Amino acid sequence: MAASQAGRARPAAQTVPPGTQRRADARRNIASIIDAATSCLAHDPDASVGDIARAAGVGRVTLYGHFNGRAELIDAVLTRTLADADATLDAVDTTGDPREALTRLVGASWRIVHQFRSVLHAAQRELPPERIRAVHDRILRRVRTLIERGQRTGQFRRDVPRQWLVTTTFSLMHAAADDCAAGRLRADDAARVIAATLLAALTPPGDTVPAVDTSRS
Amino acid sequence: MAASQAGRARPAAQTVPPGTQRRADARRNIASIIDAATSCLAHDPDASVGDIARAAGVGRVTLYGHFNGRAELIDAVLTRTLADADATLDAVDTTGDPREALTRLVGASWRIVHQFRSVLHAAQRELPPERIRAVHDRILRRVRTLIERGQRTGQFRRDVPRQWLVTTTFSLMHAAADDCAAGRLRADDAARVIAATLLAALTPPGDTVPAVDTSRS
DNA sequence: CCTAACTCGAACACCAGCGTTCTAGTTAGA
DNA sequence: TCTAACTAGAACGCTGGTGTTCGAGTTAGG
Repeated sequence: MAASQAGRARPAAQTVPPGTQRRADARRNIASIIDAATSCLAHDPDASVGDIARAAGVGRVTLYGHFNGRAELIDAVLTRTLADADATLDAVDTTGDPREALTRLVGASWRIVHQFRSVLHAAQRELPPERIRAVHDRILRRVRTLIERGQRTGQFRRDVPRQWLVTTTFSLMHAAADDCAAGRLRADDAARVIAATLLAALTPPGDTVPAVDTSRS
Repeated sequence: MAASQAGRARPAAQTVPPGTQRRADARRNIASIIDAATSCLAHDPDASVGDIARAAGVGRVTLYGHFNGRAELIDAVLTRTLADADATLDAVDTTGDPREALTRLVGASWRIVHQFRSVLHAAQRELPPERIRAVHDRILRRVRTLIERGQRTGQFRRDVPRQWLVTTTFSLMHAAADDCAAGRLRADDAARVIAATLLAALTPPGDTVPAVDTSRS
């Protein structure tokens, strides 16, 4: 046990004196640990803490000085990854025609999903589903909002739960990432294919399935 | 090492004298081990070999007498599960209108996917992807064939790789199973919702999205 | 420049699951 | 009925990862 005490909260890693800044080298190390963890986990979801420390050019002890164990480390990696992703998606224009907006969103998300799929897999082994969900919150909300707007304009179907349409969106992107990793789908084809399928899936019964706009990157 | 010898193949579990039958009690035990493993893994993908043996009402040693370790056991479970599934799907009529046929297929597959999702998860941790793929072969082929037929009749799209349409089918079912397990989708709604989304996703650009036939179970 | 913050590596205890071995007992089935 | 097949269960050693401790060294930064 890290804490031999009974109740209390995290007794853990280097306690940060309230209101104080960490020392510069410490901050630098934390950053390289998260970097290393990200790339290690991307290559092997089972990478051990030792592997990660080594890849970060840091002692294992130092790592434990900053993170209360594997789970907390992975949580940090996942959190940063999704924060970065969210920032990237901020640059995407989600106004205008909902179908085009969704296509743009897929185009931008795709790369990220593809790149970090193994990180997600690692996280799924280590963290509870609610946590994974929580970390995705902002992105989830983004997609939900766009879908909602498309439903209001009548371009997206309303005969199934909205939540399901969100799930469909994520599901297709992750499936594409997996297929891609398995060599069953060409990476440079993925965005187009996902968008085409997704737009069709969202089309209300009775309406016509739109052709894909292949002009955009 | 199970084999202290150098080369040679599996030195492992009770060698079956060629052409001979196992003794009745042995066969019975093997069956209950696989049964127990299936239900244990369905409840917890990380269930240990010890847990499974206990659940099967069998000694751990006996289990090792029949399976060369956890991986082989899980392989057996997965294999049997998919063989059963395949048998069930044999009863489904996949002739006639491809859209209706696919709807029937989804209706029948859905229950299975939902029920055994955790078994799959366990297998994904233990077995290499190619193996998982191989075990799915017959079912995969079944879906592929149906989609191919729908493409020939012009009811399913041809502007994306066929493989991707197969992936889409599986992806949506598994996503529904997960959503269901997380309480985000009602189990009794799932089949309808999957079918509706999938049929739309498969519709060729320019065509009209069909309404779901809610009459069937 | 001096101290507190931080780092290092090796060593250690620990734990859980795996797979094996041994001895003894039970049971199928010719 | 008699033997070979099978089973039980406890004990053991192994492996691999986790988290902690120690003592000594380095470095940031007031």
